[in-house]
Amino acid sequence: MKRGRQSCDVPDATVNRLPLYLEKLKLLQAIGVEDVSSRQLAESLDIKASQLRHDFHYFGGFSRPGRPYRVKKLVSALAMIIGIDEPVPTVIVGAGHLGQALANYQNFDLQGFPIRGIFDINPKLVGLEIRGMPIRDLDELEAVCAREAVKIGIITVPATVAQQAADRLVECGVVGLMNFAPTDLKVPAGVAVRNERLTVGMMSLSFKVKCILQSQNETAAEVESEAESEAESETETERE
Amino acid sequence: MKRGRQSCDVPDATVNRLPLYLEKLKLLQAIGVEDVSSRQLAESLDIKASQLRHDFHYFGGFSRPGRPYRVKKLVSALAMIIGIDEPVPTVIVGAGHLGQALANYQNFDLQGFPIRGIFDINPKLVGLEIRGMPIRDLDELEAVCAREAVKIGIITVPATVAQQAADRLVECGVVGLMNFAPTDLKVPAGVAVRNERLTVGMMSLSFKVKCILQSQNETAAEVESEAESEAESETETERE
DNA sequence: TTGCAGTTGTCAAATTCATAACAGATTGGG
DNA sequence: CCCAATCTGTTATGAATTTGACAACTGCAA
Repeated sequence: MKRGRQSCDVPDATVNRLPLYLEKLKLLQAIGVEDVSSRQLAESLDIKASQLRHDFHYFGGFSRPGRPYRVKKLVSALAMIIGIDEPVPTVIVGAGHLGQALANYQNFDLQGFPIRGIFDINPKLVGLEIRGMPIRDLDELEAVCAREAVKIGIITVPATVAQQAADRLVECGVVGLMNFAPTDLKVPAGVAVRNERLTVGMMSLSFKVKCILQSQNETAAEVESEAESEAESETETERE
Repeated sequence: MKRGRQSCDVPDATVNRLPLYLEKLKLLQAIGVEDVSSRQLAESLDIKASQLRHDFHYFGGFSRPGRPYRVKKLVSALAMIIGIDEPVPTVIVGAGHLGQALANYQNFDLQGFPIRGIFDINPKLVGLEIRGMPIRDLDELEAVCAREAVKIGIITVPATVAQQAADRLVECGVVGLMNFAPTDLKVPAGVAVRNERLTVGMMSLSFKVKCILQSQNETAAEVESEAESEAESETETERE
């Protein structure tokens, strides 16, 4: 009987939607909207209102029943649930093209993930500055992680050394790994990994693309060969 | 009665696993493995063998029953299903840090998505070369898409102009969009969109991180306060 | 030849997730 | 004051996905 770990035994599907809610709500907040109903919010995200309420129900008490949500309250509640009510110190291991691009991506900072360091072993890269932050030698990883209480590590090294990077980060006390290397990482219990495999996303997309092209060809052929027969008009739509 | 679109009415959950299968199989192929059983393959991907077989069952006929899969056959079958048995011409719109990083990412080429062009409107960027390929002015988009029969567009422009970029790509006949901008795109039916929102991934990860830290604190406190009472030993593991 | 160990394809059960339905709460207007 | 309209929290239903189970098949060894 798994003891109720408060607000942590929540389906992955729900967890993956929380950031979308927060993102949209911040947008509303920015343009001065104060109240929002589940229907409005859901519609703008292209999901059902019941699903949104169901998701929120895991955490409970975002609004007095009968009244719409207060954007401000909801934003701070979600931020707390997600764990970014205070900044989550983060480092990037691997200062190749992708690592540098991510270091430049100021949204990380804005969304609560300040980059406290970017590391590489390549002497040609070490010392270069990115947005005022120097690329450091990997040897300094431990010191920086300790000093800055780093919680999340972003791995942008080649696949061959990704596991080493992961091990080292774990050793430093990092408990979350965002892995861009095309390898599966082995980590001890108590460390969360999320793989962000770019080519995997491309392939899933490609499958949809192939299906669309096929059905286009099919209907095109049909129209050409037997220009009337059945009123085949339903254009099938494929969407993520 | 939706007509059997051959191998295209497959659950999203399955579609998202196909690339993982292919990736792992290519790896096996590279190290000379010829046969692989569903159990071996599933284990290495940390899923159940029955699920893998179930997934393959949508397409059928990958192996003579009773015999394990032939890696080579499976690789080419999956490549065809995913639609990368021949290269899928791709362009990148937006040559900022991320766009450049992606243009440099040679895995795209290797996995069947050759980059046929990278575009921007910033005159300071236009003309620069990335891996021997010049950054082009956005005005050339239409010409390149037509000439190269581009199928997929990768959007790495700021959120404010992402919709414009999408519209223009769709106009060019692109049927798949990989969107890195933090905005939802509106596209006509017959175009597939996949959003790759980096901060969203970070936030999902952060949720897990927060849960881990909480439970660590909890158990630490328990151990400290009532050093024996119940043998609370099950360390809950959180994984993607 | 026969039995055995290992394998897939297939179907059914179990679990998880998404949607709908509705009771109870709140406000504003007549 | 009371009713209608709007809204959330919560529970129930339905759909999708995962997992388990097993028959049929293969190659190998005795």
